[in-house]
Amino acid sequence: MAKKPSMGRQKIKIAKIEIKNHLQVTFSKRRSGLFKKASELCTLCGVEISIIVFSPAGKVFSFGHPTVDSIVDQFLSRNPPPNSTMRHLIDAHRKASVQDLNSQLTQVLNELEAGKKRGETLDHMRKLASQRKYWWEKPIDELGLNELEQLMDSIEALKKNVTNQTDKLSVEGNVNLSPFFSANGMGMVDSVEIKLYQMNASSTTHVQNTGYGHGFF
Amino acid sequence: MAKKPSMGRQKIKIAKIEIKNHLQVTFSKRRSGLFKKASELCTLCGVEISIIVFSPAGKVFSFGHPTVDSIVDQFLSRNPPPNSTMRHLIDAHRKASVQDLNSQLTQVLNELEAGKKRGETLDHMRKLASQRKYWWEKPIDELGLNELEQLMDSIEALKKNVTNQTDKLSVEGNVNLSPFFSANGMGMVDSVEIKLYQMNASSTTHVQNTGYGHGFF
DNA sequence: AGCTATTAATAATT
DNA sequence: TAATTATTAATAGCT
Repeated sequence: MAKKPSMGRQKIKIAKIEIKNHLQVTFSKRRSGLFKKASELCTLCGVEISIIVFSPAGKVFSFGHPTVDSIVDQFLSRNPPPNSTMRHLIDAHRKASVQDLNSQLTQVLNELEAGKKRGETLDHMRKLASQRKYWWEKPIDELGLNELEQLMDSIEALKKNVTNQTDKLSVEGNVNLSPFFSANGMGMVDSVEIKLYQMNASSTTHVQNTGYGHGFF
Repeated sequence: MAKKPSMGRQKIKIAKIEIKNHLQVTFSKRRSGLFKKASELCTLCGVEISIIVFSPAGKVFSFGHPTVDSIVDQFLSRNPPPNSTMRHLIDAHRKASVQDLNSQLTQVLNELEAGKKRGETLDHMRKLASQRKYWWEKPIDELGLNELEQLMDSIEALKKNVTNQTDKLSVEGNVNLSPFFSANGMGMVDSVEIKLYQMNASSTTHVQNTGYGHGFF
């Protein structure tokens, strides 16, 4: 009998794959292909790479050499999200939109956290704080980590005080300068599976699959 | 005359390329190849991807769909970096009720307004301001008008600065604020070239090259 | 930056 | 999912 030869690879259009099953397979194959390319680029050129992939269902796959976190940290410190965080903060200020500001502040806090992780200690911050003058008079693009943390701290402290003393204050009228407090909360943490991606020697490259079970999405 | 036929692609070992010039070319080619693969994966499977590449000299190349920042944000919120202090602040911030806080702050600000009308001068406030340390740590019922005015002034000043910066931004087109959070304090920002990577339709995918001049590194 | 000869990736199929 | 294979896509070596 004549074997039915595979018709081999076929040219495809680069457009959203609709057949679900097909999509799954393609995603899996191409994702690993992408990670492989990345790892090759790492070893060939000695560069540091981080890849984060979110599947439609929100599962996370990541590749990092030496580590996703280290590279993200560098990126954040080097590229203070001008387009998203800062830009939106500014726009929000202009529009005086409380909701926008709140969500942006949340992002700022996230960035702050990343910055702290880089090694700033609270004590050190306090020292610097005691020396400050009118740092808020500086152009915003000269504000550094410490200044921002001071601002956040002062706001947080005030917030707590305000919260504790609500009853004692009398209510009247409304002013439009209360944008620095928010109320969106979410973000559960999933389980994390860590596998070492195949690379030469013993360099430290991480491939993470943050998801559950076996589904691709 | 017989043309000299290219010897075509040759198999290479995946190991650090030593010839500098060669390395440069390979890096450039493979980097764009990697980004292309990523963009294809985006459209084919409808996933979100972020790639950050640091060259040995520290130059940054990034790919993001829809945006590096958005994906990094998601990643950070999913993989919370370990820092208790900051974490608590953030949690508190997230749990807070907007309406509660807003009304509370409004109250405080109303008191402020009333106090101002009663005749406190800005100059006097400034004097006190130069002496203050951690006044925000005091219970709120111990906060005087001066302290409250200081807070409001600082917020107003920040607001103005932000607003002023906005104009510059819209003029310059390519936004690139200097480090919002800089680890080493230095770190003026380089020029940023933002190009839309070739993708179907008008989806928002960004390829950034944060570097200077033409050097690949 | 362009050009091929090859290698590497992968779409269809088992 | 894991192979196999026929093709397409990427790219190493040169100009």
